[in-house]
Amino acid sequence: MRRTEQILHVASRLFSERGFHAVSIDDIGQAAGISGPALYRHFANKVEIFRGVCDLTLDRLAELVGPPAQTPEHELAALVRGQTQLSLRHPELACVFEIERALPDDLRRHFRQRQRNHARRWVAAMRALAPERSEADIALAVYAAIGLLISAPRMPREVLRRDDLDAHLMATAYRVLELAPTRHGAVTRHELALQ
Amino acid sequence: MRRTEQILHVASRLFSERGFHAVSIDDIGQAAGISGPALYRHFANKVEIFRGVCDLTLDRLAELVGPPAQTPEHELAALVRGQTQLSLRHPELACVFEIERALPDDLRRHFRQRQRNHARRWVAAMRALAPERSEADIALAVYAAIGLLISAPRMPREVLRRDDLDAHLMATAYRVLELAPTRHGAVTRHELALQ
DNA sequence: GGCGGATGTTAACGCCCGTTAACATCGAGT
DNA sequence: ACTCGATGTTAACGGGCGTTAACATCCGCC
Repeated sequence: MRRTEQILHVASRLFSERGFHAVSIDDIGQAAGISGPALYRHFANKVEIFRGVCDLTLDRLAELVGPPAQTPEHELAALVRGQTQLSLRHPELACVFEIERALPDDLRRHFRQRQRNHARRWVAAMRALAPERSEADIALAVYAAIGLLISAPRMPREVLRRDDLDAHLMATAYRVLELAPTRHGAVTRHELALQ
Repeated sequence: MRRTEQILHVASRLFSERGFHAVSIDDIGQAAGISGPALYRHFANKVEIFRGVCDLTLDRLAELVGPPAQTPEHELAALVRGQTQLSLRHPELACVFEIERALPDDLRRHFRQRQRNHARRWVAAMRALAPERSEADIALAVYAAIGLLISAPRMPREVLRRDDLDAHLMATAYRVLELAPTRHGAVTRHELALQ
């Protein structure tokens, strides 16, 4: 069991660095401290390893966001914070969102489906907070905010080296959503000063 | 010559759909109407085809943006518009920005270098428009805006199906930059109404 | 003490793919 | 008409990689 999780973690790092096809079974095995074919004791094949990484990513994201909150303000704040933390604290997982090309169709569908469900949480919160806006507007704003946050790990290193990075990104996401961060969200004093 | 350009176009489509390693030489050849090895009459090897696609993308982007403008307002408006049009009108080219994993180091450096130079145009315009902001703030805002626009081609199709999509995306990019779009930019009346 | 499942190892198979070789065609210029 | 470069074709090579087979080791359990 521990071995299985360890494999997923090293695989996520390798996949995020080089992409799916450029990482070999032997690479993953070596990074996990065993030899290539030993992986087949834990996963049926290479694609299943990638599926494990996808699920790990979305599980971690759900964990960072937490359960549905009491109010739309809290809910949206948790979503923005969780997505930001996934990008900043687990960039190797966040990068999975950009790799899902060139995979078997069923795995693509599985992954996309989970992504859609996650986006629905955003849309529901936004709908409650801005009922006057159209569904199309809200969906575009949500995907734009998520896309922005997911792009963070690929920014040049020097841009990311600052202590208030997470607060800054969260404030930017709120601007994309055309909402001011509320006092319910985990927004810092500095972040509010940016408004 | 025409053949060479045609190869680059079909290759960009295939690469954007499946990623570099999942596209074979024979795939590209077949899509171009010739057989695999015939590609070697036009390119030294597979990586050189990808380099051609990268250059094509950045050339097209530079062409969409146009030459340096007279004022920072015009310059930034051209940059925002060009980046938006690249994503919406040439998504297969825009996707190249997200593929550049798992390539020889020299090609990565070449591509990153050109990207940095492009970002410098944004930073210079921003610096002139908001001299009170720090370099770090400006750089983060620029990469966030570009990241958002580049993420557009990956959004679900139904989100992208709307006639005012480009204006909406441009307005969102301006919000990321913490600037109101000016009358110099190619912003529509509807876009301004969103402010 | 021996049995069996979990978990490794190495060797080998088979396929795919990038690349090269050897050969055809065709059209422009002398 | 002949040449020659440009541009194709098909066949073959060689390496890498996913996967499987065959075999070792260790460890809990009757």
